[in-house]
Amino acid sequence: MDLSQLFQSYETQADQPVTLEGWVRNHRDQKSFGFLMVSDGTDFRVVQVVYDEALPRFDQLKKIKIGAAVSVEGTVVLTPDLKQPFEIKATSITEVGPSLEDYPIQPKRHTREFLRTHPHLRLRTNLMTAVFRVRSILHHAVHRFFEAEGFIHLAAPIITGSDAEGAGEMFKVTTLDLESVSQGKKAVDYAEDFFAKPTHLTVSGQLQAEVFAQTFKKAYTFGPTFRAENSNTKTHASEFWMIEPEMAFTDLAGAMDNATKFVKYLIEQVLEKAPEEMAFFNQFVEKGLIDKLNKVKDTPFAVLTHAEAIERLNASDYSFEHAPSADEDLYTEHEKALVEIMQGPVYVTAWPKDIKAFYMRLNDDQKTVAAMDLLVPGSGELIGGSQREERVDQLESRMRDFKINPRDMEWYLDLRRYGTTPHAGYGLGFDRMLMYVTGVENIRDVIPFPRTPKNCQL
RNA sequence: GCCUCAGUAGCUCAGUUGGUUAGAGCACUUGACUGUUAAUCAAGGGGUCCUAGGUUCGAGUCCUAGUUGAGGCGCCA
Repeated sequence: MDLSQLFQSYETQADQPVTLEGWVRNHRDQKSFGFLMVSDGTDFRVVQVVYDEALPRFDQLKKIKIGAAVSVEGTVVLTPDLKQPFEIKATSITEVGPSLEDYPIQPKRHTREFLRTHPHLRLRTNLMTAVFRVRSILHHAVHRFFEAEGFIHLAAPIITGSDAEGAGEMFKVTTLDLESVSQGKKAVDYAEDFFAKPTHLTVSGQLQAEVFAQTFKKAYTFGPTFRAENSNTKTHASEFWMIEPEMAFTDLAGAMDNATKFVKYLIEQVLEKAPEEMAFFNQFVEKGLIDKLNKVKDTPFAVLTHAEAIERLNASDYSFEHAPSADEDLYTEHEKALVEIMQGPVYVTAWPKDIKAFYMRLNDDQKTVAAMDLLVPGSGELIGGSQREERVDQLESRMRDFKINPRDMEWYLDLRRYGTTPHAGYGLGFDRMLMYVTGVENIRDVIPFPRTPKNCQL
């Protein structure tokens, strides 16, 4: 029986026989009896198994090591006066797979840094089981939301031939022999490469999602993206997951409405479907987390234009290393101050055109673009989005400003030539969303096998 | 990529102005204990002090380079 089932039905199972399988998290033995704390992964909670000297091979049972896999037969005993509501009085314990005394995960606090050096074993801790169950719940919730909203899902390609995505440094994809290339015997000839052209790992599925949106009206991608930036921060990874919806016949306000509804739905789902895990985060990771999330779920998000945000910052009591400027991007220190001033998530819209991407729609003032960032406490920029430039002349002009050759993206211009529509979309960092709802402050601890500069374990 | 800090037992860390045989808690092993729950108590085993080079009578400690990790900044999701 799965522990998750048992935790739902233990009251009606009193004194009934059960069989459980799982791994030993902790073991306390005394002279004539002992306690095994067993986790089977189907529930955040562990079950206490009691055994005594009446069992066969009692002396062997006392030597079971932490980490061992066991199969337990016993009866359910209700224990309303103890820390746990019930326990298992064992009638038989089989050590399916023994452990060893040098098992690295001890029943004590470990640092996150140490756990990262054991990516294959760190899951067997309370924190990691909680994080990755919530990650899975959140993943399913993403698809449920967009299906209910009438979106079609597309898997954007992971290998891309577009060299104008402009979202950061890219990993090269090649079958060329790097050893001989590095010896400099000849110039690299991409005609000889696998795709007969330079190719890279994707940095965004947005452009492909736009293609789908111009047929299906509402489309989204949800998949891995790759950035070869040498970023060393707790909110950046080289491989991460992103959700990118695109909506035809929709303006920036429509995209923001969708994004707000999406974020609130994800919060609601996590609180509903992972109460044990969320209580754990609330107690041990971020005090007040659940109150914070409930408040975010129930109150509208603030909206400021970039110019208004700069004014607010300059009028505040904060002192900044870089003075906020109407022509410049917000620095991290500005973002942090802004979410404190507004006491929650805040959209910043109408960004200066020169600091944003070429495809963002130029506003009537000719100075700003219809872009939006959603800033949240702790995870920084959770969402970045915009209304896309749908006017072909404007788009070509913007491409030239950004030194992009329009001939390289004829297909993108075609979407404007043949039945263009006002359309908008955004990208939400899935891993950052997970950080936000769990309170875990480092992205390396919410990705199963994180990839960061100089780190690609397992 | 830039700046700062750190690397000592399996883990978390202490180690004074450079000075004898490098310590503690937890973990582990053995023993005690009839209800523990990060159990407790007693004893025991366990060290390439990140690597290489240098200064010195003497280096865990000082210097140089490298390496790994963390934090901050930049880039962004």
